[in-house]
Amino acid sequence: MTSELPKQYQPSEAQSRWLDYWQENGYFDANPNSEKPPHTIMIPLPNVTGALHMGHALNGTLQDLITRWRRMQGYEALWMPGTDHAGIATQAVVERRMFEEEGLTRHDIGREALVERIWKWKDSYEKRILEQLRQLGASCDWRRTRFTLDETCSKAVRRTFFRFFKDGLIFRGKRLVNWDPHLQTAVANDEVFHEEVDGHFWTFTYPVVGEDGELTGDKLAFSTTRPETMIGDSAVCVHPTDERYEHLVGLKCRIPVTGRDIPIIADALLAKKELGTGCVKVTPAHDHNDYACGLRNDLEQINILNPDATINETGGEKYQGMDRYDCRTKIVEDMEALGHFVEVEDRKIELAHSDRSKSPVEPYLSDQWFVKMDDLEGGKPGLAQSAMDAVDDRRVRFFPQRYQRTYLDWLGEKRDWCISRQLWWGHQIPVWVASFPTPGAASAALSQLLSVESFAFDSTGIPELNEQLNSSVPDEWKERLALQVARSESGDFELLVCLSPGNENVEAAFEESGFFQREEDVLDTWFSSALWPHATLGWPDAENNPPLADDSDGSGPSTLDSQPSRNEVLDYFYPGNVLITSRDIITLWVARMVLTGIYNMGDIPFGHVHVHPKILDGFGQTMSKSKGNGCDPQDLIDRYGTDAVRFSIASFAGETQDVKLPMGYECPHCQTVVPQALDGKGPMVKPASVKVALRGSSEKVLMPCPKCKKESQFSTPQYDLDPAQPAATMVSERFEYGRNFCNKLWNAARFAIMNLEGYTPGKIEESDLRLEDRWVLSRLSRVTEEVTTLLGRYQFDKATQAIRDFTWNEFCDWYLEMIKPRLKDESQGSRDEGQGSEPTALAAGSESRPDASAFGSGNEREVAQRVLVGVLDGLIRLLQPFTPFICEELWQKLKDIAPERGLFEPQAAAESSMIASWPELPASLQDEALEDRFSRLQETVVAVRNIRAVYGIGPNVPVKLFMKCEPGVAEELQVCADQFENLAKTILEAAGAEVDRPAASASFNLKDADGFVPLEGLVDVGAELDRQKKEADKLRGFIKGHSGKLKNEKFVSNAPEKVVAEVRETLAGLEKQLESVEAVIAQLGDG
RNA sequence: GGGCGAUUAACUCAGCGGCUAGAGUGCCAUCUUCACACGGUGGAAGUCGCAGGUUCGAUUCCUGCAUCGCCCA
Repeated sequence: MTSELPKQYQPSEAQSRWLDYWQENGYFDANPNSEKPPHTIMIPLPNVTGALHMGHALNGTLQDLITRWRRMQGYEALWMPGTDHAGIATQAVVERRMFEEEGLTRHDIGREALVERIWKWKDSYEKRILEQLRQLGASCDWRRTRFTLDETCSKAVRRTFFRFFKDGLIFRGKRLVNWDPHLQTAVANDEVFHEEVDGHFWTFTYPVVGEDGELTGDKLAFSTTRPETMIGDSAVCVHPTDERYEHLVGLKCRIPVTGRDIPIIADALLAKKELGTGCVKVTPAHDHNDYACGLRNDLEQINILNPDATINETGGEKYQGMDRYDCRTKIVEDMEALGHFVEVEDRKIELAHSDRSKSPVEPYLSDQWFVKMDDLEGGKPGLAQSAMDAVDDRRVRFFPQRYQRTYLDWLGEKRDWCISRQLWWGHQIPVWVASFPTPGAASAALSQLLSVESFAFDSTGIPELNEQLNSSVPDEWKERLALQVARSESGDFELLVCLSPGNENVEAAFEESGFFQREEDVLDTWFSSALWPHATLGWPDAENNPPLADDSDGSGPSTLDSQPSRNEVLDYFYPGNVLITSRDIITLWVARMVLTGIYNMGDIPFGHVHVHPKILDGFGQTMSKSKGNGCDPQDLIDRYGTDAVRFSIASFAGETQDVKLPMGYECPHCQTVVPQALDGKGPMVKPASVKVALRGSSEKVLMPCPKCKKESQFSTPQYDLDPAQPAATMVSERFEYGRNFCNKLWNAARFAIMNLEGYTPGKIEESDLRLEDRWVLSRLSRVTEEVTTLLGRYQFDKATQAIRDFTWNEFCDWYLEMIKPRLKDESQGSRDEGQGSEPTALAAGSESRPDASAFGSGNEREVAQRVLVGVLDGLIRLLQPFTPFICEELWQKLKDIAPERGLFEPQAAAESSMIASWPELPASLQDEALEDRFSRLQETVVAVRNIRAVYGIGPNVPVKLFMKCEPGVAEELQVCADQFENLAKTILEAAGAEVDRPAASASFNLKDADGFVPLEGLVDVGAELDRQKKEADKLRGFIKGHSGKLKNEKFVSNAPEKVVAEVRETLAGLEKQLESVEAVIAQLGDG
């Protein structure tokens, strides 16, 4: 019998073949469907900054696993794909590359040209990202692919902004940002790096001013690294319990260089008694800690800098226009001249630098837009509270639960959400601003522009004015524009007009007006991704379904109605079921999706949040671009196969530990695996030039192999490989786990298929089942139940292990081995097989066995085939969500030979494993007593094999077995006697209470039986004696432990009865075993 | 500074108030036996981070310490 299947699973063919097949059949597509319940997962949208890395592979695998599982369970399962424009990160990477390659900055080419370049970048990386996901087997509904800047998402962003604005939840305000004076932009926290520089630490004094306004003669000493910020000081702060200064709190002191008086305050969070003089100056507009202190104590915020970091008008004649560092020198000189200088020391200072210009950033107060998170007037819950409530009352549940604390703690601060970014790549804020000397002028201008009668606002008080504004908007404009008025610094009135989407003509009129200017800032990337769960489904359009991608073949219904008048997709798929993500965006993303979902949809976006582990490198560090320690999953897919990568990844995904992945590069010339090294250390030294390349440059770097010295590129997700050069790709031993498993499964199926010739579908009767059949069905039923439960709890590691253990250690190692004789039976047709040319006394012995133990009574092969097909069918379905490609390959092969199958009643197999039903086996198949009995069989076989190994008896030399045991046990052993022969080439010679140890035999003992294997001439008495003595010692050790417990009165009286009883029982068993072993030892001694 | 998590075999990880603390890889021995050497069979390998405490009993719970990681400020 020859097999069509190769000995090893070849992943790459299967992958491309079945991916196309699934896609062509529309198996990934999800549409509103009245027959099925929906199941929705929204992808945590990857950034288009670069290719996907291992973290994405993990995230994607888990989502696909759940999606495929639910689909099989009968849900209309939607996994929504898409990508994020990722504002600052994408713009930065494009700008950087442009500068490195062409020496151009964004100011050289302008807004439009830069945005165009970023779109090109986006197109190329989006393509690569989606392809990576496809390669992973992701069963996303690709027709629905969204991008946060596409039309559908843009409408949702505009609509949400408008609603927030109209509801008074959006406001403009000042905020301290990291200002890059060189590029003149704010930079985000993660775009800032800290570096130690040589600096100075000066100590100065401020004179204290008494209540009468005169100097009291007291002085307050404090230290600073930035003396120029004195110009902007708003207070001097001491600790409230600091006795040295208690009497001064409430008085003022004078800044000698400006002559301005500032209060002396007490603040426990800012001032530290034991640090320096215990006294600090407070500059709210130029230091993050001082800013917070300023808010707590209601201090003035004095901005002293121009955008280019020169001193502004607050510096007065003396300092205005000076560079920040020149001013620093000058202030030191002046303070010294005024007699307020105390000392200076040299010091290393941690200074924040802009990652983009490499120049020091300044904390700088600038205009920003915010969304109000706090509760509303009258104590009505605000946005933050609404999202907290959803978790508090368990409408949204975290798995593992501990992560809900991160979410609740963060939201609990109810800090306003800063949504503006000084960038060009993103959703531009839809607000137009105009300045007017009076509100009346603003009213007139706007009325004229919109050709409406008039807006009746002419009051001067701004808060009242804003309320008045709302009511002054004519009805037909109420859904189209919303207004706010603010006072500019110069005292003018600023009219802020927010337009809802679809008012392009008004926008054009504003542009042409000459006095309205569109706000230049764009929205924080998280603003658009916060809307992802409903925006992607077409919200706010209630009348139409969201558009599908152009390249969709249009086959199959996309809706329930052919011409719906409502957005069925949104109705059907919202709210989603589970969000699967990593813990670092619980606050930035998860919390915000919940609050916008509640705000826009009136309902939570998902009921479950599963937080999975992070992927770390072999040194326990996060994989990151700057470290260059990332790994493109494609390398692993190419080497191990997609299924192996998915299966391994799922096995890593536990609840507590992050995933540490030791990696190496394989030299393409000599196949040496070079372990990935810590930066600059270890065998693979990364030259400095590599770091440059990793920062996003297109430059290719060649590195020599430490062994063969030949050069090659090293693969990373940070740049594209040059196809003309040999490349070292990443390898990791840990994925061999999945590869080996797939190969095992492959070969088990290969074996089955090879033995299915002549298979006929048919009903299986309970009475036809043999011990091993019942056992494997009991186990399969239990494992299926277990896997279902574990997936429901997102315990992927345990689910994977349960399946692997069943497949390998039960199905392959025992079941397949046990049915081999029955499968072979066809050609033999009789029961003599297996004994070959050795019709010895052993064979004679076998004839005395009860008839029930015989192989091949008529339909043995047929039944074995049917059970085998049924179990394999169930196993493939169980594995399909984990390893879809190999499963499909096997499913189709099995379909060729067994198109109808089933565990009891045959049925036609589903067209594809993807759309087969999730296995459900009757719990009645689970038989604990039978499994126990089976364990005894296994233990006996293992014990005999052990004896073979110890005495060097080859696997083909038959041995005899005598079992001393109770009659009931003996009977059960007789029933499976043929399996001792099959699995251990052992003839069960006798079993029963009357059995005595034959001379010169090796022995073993089980809980309820003693076994003897006569080894005429083979047994080395000395060795056997040692072996048994060792066994006896081991038993005595356990007995000592157990009896010790029982002798301890406190244990007997305090421990639960059940535990005490168990110990007693175990002890009795151990003593019996020891007795047997001692008897053997005695005989050996005699013998 | 606050919070969360981790520390168990050479490596990567499970586990648990009481069973002889497990798995995969690696290692040793052996077998190219008709599904699979990406395999079979057998085996060796652990002071459960350190110090206390609670308990009849702690690797498991508590406290402190050390080390590592992550998030937030």
